[in-house]
Parts: sequence; structure tokens; C-alpha cells
Amino acid sequence: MSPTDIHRKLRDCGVLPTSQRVEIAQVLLDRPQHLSADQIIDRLQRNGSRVSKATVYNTLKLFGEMGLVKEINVDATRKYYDSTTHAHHHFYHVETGELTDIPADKVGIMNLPPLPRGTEQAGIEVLIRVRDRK
Amino acid sequence: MSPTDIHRKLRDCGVLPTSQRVEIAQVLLDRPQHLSADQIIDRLQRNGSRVSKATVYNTLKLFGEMGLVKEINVDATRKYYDSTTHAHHHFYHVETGELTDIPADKVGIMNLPPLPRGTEQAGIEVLIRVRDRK
DNA sequence: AATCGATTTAGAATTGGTCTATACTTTGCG
DNA sequence: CGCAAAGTATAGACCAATTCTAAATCGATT
Repeated sequence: MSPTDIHRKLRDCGVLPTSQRVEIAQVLLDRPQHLSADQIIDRLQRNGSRVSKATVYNTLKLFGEMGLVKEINVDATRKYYDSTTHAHHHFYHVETGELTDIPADKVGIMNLPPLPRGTEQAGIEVLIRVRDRK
Repeated sequence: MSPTDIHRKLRDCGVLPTSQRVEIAQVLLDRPQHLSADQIIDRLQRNGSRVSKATVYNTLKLFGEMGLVKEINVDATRKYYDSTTHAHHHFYHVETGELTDIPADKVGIMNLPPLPRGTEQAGIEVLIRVRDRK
């Protein structure tokens, strides 16, 4: 994705495109992928970037709020940030930690039970845990 | 659940029923519920129990491995332990953090896509996020 | 009672993430 | 321009949940 595209995408989501934010977006939004904050920091440093840890965390939180990325919690030890934001689900490999996307339209969910009183649905996630076949 | 029942249940799952493990099981397995390690430690202390934090964590991990309880990760900041181990799903109230069970047979999932090559399914979880209706 | 393996423990260490206070940029405006 | 106000970025201190370590204890067995 070109720098110009990134700029536009950020602005479209109401995010002021500062140079740090663009660098972070370039790493994460490059293609459909799931990265932890740590992995993003690593890649930035490998690219010779000097963005601070605090900025990466602040920015990822901001991106999440503005709908540029999706936060995923599979593993209580860390968050992942998903560059694919439209509704979809995941395979999670319990041994390797690898996440794989499942397009939402592949999975049909029937018979949703009534929501708890006074609440409305805010999202639905299907996580299929897999492991290597013995 | 009587102390004898707890003993039997632990032994059935291959867990040696030490006094600490029985106390922890008594708190968590008492009824269908979702508790964090912290909440369990609180309750133990309120009951006048002197089990150490490390033991609680060790024991919960052991219970999880032995299939006595189910670990749930909804929130990257902490784990929950679910006393209901048969397949089921959850509502998660994003504002209060409250978890509510959904019996597995209420939800039908269709058109599961093929698993990644060389893997087998190890579990499936549906999490429906809800928030207070505006 | 001495022994051995398993379990428990207090407290230190680790980890992912947040907060704070300061410094830097950008923007609007006289 | 020139400077204040607002918005960002940063290092490093801090925090909470969990894990680790090394020593103490327990329980069954000789």
C-alpha cells in the first residue's frame, strides 16, 4: 500500500496521519495479518524506525477505536491486532499460536438464543481451536 | 457438593486430592460459574483459608489440563476459569465483563470450512459480545 | 525416625501494557 | 512572521496478572 493510500485510509477513519502512525499502519495494514504489539515494534526497529513503545501501544489502541484494525484476544498473555476489520472468524493453532482467517460468510450460525435482557449485540466471534493431527 | 464428591471428582480426573486442591475445587466447582484467579483467592481468604497465591495458580492450571475446568480468554488482561466443562458458548458483556453461558445445543454452526492441512479440531468457541441497549 | 517424591509456599522475577511528565509539532491567528 | 494552544511523541516509571525459584512441608513407606 502506497504512502498516499495509507494517508487517505487514516484520514477516512478520522485519524490524523502523523509520521509515526503512518509507519505503524504501513507495517500492519500491508496485508491481511495478525500481529502482536511486540511483533510490530520488532518490525519497525528492523526497518530502522525509531518509534517508541508507548507510541505503538497508543496508536494500536487508537486504530482499534477508530475501526482501522480489530483487536483479538485468544491467548490471555497478549493481544493481537488484525488488519482485516470486516466480520470474520479464526482458526487458532493451539501449539504454534498461528491464527488463520475464516470468511464470515462461510460460517452460518443458527438459533441464536435471546440476548440477556436490556442488551444488544456488539459482535460475534467464532474461534476454532486446532492442533496437529496425530 | 460434598467433600466426598469433590474427592471423587478430583480422583476421577487423575488429580490427587490434597487439602488445598479440595478447597479450591469447593469454591469453583460449587455451581456453574466463571471466576478469575483473583476472585478465587478472595473467596478462599474470606472463608478463612490460607492457600497461597502460587498454589491457586498452579492448581487452576492443573485443573485446566486435567479437564476439570475450562480456561476462558475474553479479555487479554486476565483468564477466567469456567466450572462448566462440556461444550458451550458465551455472552460477554463488554461493559461489565460479565459472562453468561449459552448451551452448545442452542447454536448451530453450518458450513464449517476445511481445517488447515494436517490439523484436527480441538475445540470451538462462539463468543457473542453484548452491551447495554441504548 | 529417616527417606523420597510430590506439593506448597513466600517472595522475586517476568511480561504485556499503561501512565506520567516533559518535549516536540502543528495549527490558527493577530 | 511569531507565538500560544492543542495535539502528539517519548523515555522511563509503574502496575497487575501470572510464572518462576528455591526452600520448606507433607505423606506414604521403609
